[in-house]
Amino acid sequence: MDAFYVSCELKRRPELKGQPVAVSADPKGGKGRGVVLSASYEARKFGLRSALPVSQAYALCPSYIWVLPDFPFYEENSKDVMALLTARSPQARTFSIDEAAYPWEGGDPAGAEREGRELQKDVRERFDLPCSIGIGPSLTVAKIASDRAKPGGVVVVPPDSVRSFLASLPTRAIPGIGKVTEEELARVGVATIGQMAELPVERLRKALGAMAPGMSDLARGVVREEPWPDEEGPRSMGAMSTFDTDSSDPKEVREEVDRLARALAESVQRQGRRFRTVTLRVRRSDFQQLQRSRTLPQRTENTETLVRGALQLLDQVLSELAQDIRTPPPSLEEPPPTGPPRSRPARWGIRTVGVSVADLAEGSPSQKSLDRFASD
DNA sequence: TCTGGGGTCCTAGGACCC
DNA sequence: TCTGGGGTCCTAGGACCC
Repeated sequence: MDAFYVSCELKRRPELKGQPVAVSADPKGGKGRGVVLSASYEARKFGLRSALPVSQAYALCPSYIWVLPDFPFYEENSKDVMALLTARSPQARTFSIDEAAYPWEGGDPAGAEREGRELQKDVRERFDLPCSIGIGPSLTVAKIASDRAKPGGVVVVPPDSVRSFLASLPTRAIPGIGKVTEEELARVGVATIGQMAELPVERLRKALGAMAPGMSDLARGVVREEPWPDEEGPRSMGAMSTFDTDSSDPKEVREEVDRLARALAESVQRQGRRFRTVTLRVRRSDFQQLQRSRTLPQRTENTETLVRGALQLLDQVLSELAQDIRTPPPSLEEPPPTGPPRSRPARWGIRTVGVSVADLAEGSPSQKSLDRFASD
């Protein structure tokens, strides 16, 4: 989907069409905290894009129209579009809220393009939403093609054109290659996918690790057989939140973790799932992230187990943060303590806390009967 | 210049087992 | 007194995606 969140908003606020609109946090005159989630193509002309801090968005375009996100609404729209795809193929799969695919059985590229245009028109007419379509011999090629098709296009890459289609693109165009890996590749002289195709796999391994063989094949246009993904439930679920101002108050942080853990337990239960691993994440003011996790002997869906687990992990992290205070960096001269310090001013600050659960499985009927058994 | 909230997958080390 | 080679599981961190 193209600029998906913004496109959903424009559906219900058509008067904003053609304007620089972004779904984002409140920029608060340049002092807001948070990022742009989705920017209209008009807003992109000013440099707005997703993940851009709102303070910078405001600096680039003070008059941009911001709309707070409404995820349930985007979820509804996503499901509508998905239903359309499923009607075309039972093998249709979603990969995120704004991406989906179904298998292309190969054959005539011109016919594929016609089918793509038809689908695109269908989505626009029924749901008033723009999308781009990529068609190719593997999911990865199709995804890269759809990126090149944006906005509003259809790009078909026949199997025998994969290598030439990719050759001139930057390595970053491959999903899975981000800023860091792009730099690693640049260090061995690889900037484009064409250059990647020229390098022996063993030299690529240094920059790409386990990804090297797959990426090398892709770059050389070798299409691997890949099993069509199964429909599976999520592997983990979580909830996180960022304080309006960084907190160094253990009580405030504990309350937030407690709240998140309860909300998470509820959504895990709503989905009929059970978990075995609890993870607590803390982002410090300096953006360094700490993560502590614990695996339980058995899966459970119990709220109190999740809450207790998260709070214990938090206590661990808090005491580690306190340790950091007691052993300060080779410091500026510390004023000698005069008398017993009543409350030592905290030197740490917490920006974000998050709780998540993993090792998920469906709550099995047999387990439920065991529970009943146990409570008898 | 300042960086949200939801996820997936990979790496590396250590405990533990045979 | 010094100890191989194989495996699994758990934990922490990090890159990446939308």
